[in-house]
Amino acid sequence: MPERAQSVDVIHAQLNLFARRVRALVNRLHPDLSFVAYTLLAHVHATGGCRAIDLAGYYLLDKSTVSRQVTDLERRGLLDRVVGPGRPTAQILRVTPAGQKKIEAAGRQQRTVLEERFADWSAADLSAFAGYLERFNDEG
Amino acid sequence: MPERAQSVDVIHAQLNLFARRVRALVNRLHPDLSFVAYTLLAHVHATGGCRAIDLAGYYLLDKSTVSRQVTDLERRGLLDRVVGPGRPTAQILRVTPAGQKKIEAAGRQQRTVLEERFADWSAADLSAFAGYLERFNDEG
DNA sequence: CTTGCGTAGTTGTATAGTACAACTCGAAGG
DNA sequence: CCTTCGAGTTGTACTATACAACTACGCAAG
Repeated sequence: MPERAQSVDVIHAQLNLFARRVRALVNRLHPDLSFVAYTLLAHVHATGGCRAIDLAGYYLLDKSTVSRQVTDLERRGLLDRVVGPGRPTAQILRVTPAGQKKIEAAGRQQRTVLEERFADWSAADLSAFAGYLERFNDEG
Repeated sequence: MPERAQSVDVIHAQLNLFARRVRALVNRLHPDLSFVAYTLLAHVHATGGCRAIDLAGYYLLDKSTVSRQVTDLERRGLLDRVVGPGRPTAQILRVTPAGQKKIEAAGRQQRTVLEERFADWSAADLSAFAGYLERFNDEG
């Protein structure tokens, strides 16, 4: 088996484990804001406001799933909707101040866990790993 | 913000996206063998036989969850159980020939998708990325 | 205008994955 | 013997999710 194929194989195996563990880990970390809810909220935050359908596209989710998640986040006061200027049928989602606090707290917590985990990695390795992850995701 | 913290930040953001997408991708890939079922089966295969509780530990799942998944895999003929010699209360799980076929087919399919995705990566980058993933997972 | 299409979103319904707690079953040791 | 322990199963409930059917609104073609 050529070298490339071997690497792909390892990546394949590790991805499965990885995806499972990250999800489980994050859900344990802050039970009041689920993995999914957090990621959606964080994306709205990162984009500075987007539509529900953008979230669906980004995370490969059905729009109904996003609709329910957003409804829940709004009900909890972490998100609000404004009618987009010019595009009346499109609601622009925005993170509320309460939502920002929540994101920051959850993010801090998660980063703390990650920092521990990476304690013995060199700065160069860390930055390389981050680069590879970005590259992989961007190409998707 | 120091360089390390920045990298951790990027990794943190990418991990969320990554975990979500991989799961969605894999589930679409072979609807007859779910992401979870596949990973459990693959682990039993990789270890050459293990107990249900080992799976739970490895994937951070509750034993009840594993119990149901295993029951389902057994019902479908992909897995069987043998009573462990000496430890009567422990069932050793083993992949059946049919299960092996399934794993291989699903694995082939997933690798094909991954190979496409990595088409423009150099062998060195691929191998480095694989190494980082392994390292990250091993430390968990 | 008005009809019909397209986009964004919601709701009905069904299913998988998961956790937690209560239980069973058999071993091993005092 | 009785207790405790480890592995597993079952009851129950909840979350995330998909798919399909529906609503609401604007826009363009007639």
